[in-house]
Amino acid sequence: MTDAAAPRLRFSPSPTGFLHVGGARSALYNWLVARHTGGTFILRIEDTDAERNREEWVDGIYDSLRWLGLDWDEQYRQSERTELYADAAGKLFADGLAYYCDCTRDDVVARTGDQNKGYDRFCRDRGLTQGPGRALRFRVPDDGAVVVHDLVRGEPTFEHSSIEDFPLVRGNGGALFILANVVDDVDNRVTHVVRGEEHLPNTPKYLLLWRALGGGGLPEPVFAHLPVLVNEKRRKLSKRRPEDKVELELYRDEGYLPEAMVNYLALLGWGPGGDREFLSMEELTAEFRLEDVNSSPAFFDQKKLLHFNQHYIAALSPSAFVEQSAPFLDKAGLAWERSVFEAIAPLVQERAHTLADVPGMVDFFFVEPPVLDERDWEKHMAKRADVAGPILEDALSDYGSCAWDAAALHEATGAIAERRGLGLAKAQAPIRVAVTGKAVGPPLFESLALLGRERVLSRLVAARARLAP
RNA sequence: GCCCCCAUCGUCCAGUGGCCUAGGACGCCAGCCUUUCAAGCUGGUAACACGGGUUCGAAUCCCGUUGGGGGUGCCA
Repeated sequence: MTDAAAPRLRFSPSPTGFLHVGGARSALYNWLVARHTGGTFILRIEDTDAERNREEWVDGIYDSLRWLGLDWDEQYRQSERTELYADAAGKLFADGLAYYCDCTRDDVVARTGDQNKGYDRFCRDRGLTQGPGRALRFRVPDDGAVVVHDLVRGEPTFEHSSIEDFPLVRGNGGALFILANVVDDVDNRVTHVVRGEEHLPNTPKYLLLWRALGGGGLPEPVFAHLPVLVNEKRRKLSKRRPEDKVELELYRDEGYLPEAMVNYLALLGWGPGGDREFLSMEELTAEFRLEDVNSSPAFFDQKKLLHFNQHYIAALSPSAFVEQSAPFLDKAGLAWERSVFEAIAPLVQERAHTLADVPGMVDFFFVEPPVLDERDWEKHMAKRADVAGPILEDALSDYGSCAWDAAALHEATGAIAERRGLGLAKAQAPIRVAVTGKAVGPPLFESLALLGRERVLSRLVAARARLAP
């Protein structure tokens, strides 16, 4: 199905945590290009650092990717490919392109007197052979420069003299990121390397290594270094700052829709041109181009994400809304009835910004007595007992005899308001607090109608008793 | 310090030499609607970092300055 000329892209997360929103954005862009071009999307788990990887993170990455709707065509795990890296390392050493080194970090710093200076090439010509505690380093050519061909950044150029003899293999024999990454890209015949800008400084090393390895006789991949995602302080989003909220599954658990997340993420560093903002996965796939990606950092704005989410929730079909809300109602511990929720759902759907908002809007249907918000009680009942009391009395008697549907209740309440010289907005407040426990919620009369006369009256009685014991 | 990247409203995106007295969206403010809260509608707020060039003409091209960011691990 995919011919030799078709693009091959990979998303290669390291399972040192759950999927990061920045990682999700990279995955999305890779996927979009692959699907747009009829190419191949590869998922490669880069778990070469055994001490920092955990199996649950790997599963978390699979789950998050599937949640977003990003399916992959091929899958690899670096921990299962260690011979490949060992072979490459052996070849590099045999060819004199790399050398063994037994310097520790402290040794180097002691010699250079500078934490940030990099390796001083001390072992370059010591003729060390492979052995415990000896790392393999790449011998960077003294003269020349590497030019990176980057679809979003042009052609950043790095002088060889500014690149240290970087390590490829640890003293314990394990391959480092750069080695495994390049060996796999060659082996996987990757044509486009699309990743975060933080990898740009690695790219000259990547290219040097790629060429040293012969690149499998294939053309060099073309790069696209995406702008970093930053927080309000313009710092790269970090897993170490909880307020950055970078873990994708946090959003899933808080009731964000994957289509909202995908749409929002796509717009961080790219725009379809013109004034459109809401795009389906199909439209994104058709219109996305790496050449149009911006090069400046993008602020991950949770407020705007929320707006997208509200839009997508409102766009759900009524039944889909019920379906998607169900897990959130369950999680809130509500003994909810489907028929009741279905009846009120449309009025809740247009108010919810996340699915996690839903339980709090409908809990009064399923909890007896309703959970009372003390502040709302204070404000609308206790402090205004002189008006709340009579309204409750009126409601108790009028609701006892009027027809039981939203229109009749509306009318009856309007009559009470008029009788007490109040606007409907003011008059309904005590009734709402008495019946739902809160001052805000879905439209009152529909709610009352659905709740039934008996439960409404008993709640009014309870409120009256609490107001004037 | 060194290497590299970046620079349009507070934020995201549009703009690729004249259509720009710079457009859309989020946010914020105001009004309308309204049974609460939302939603919706209408209007408002607010930007081409600075300085030099190039050009008949620059937000758009070039150089510099300033500012911001990323990297600088035997992490990825």
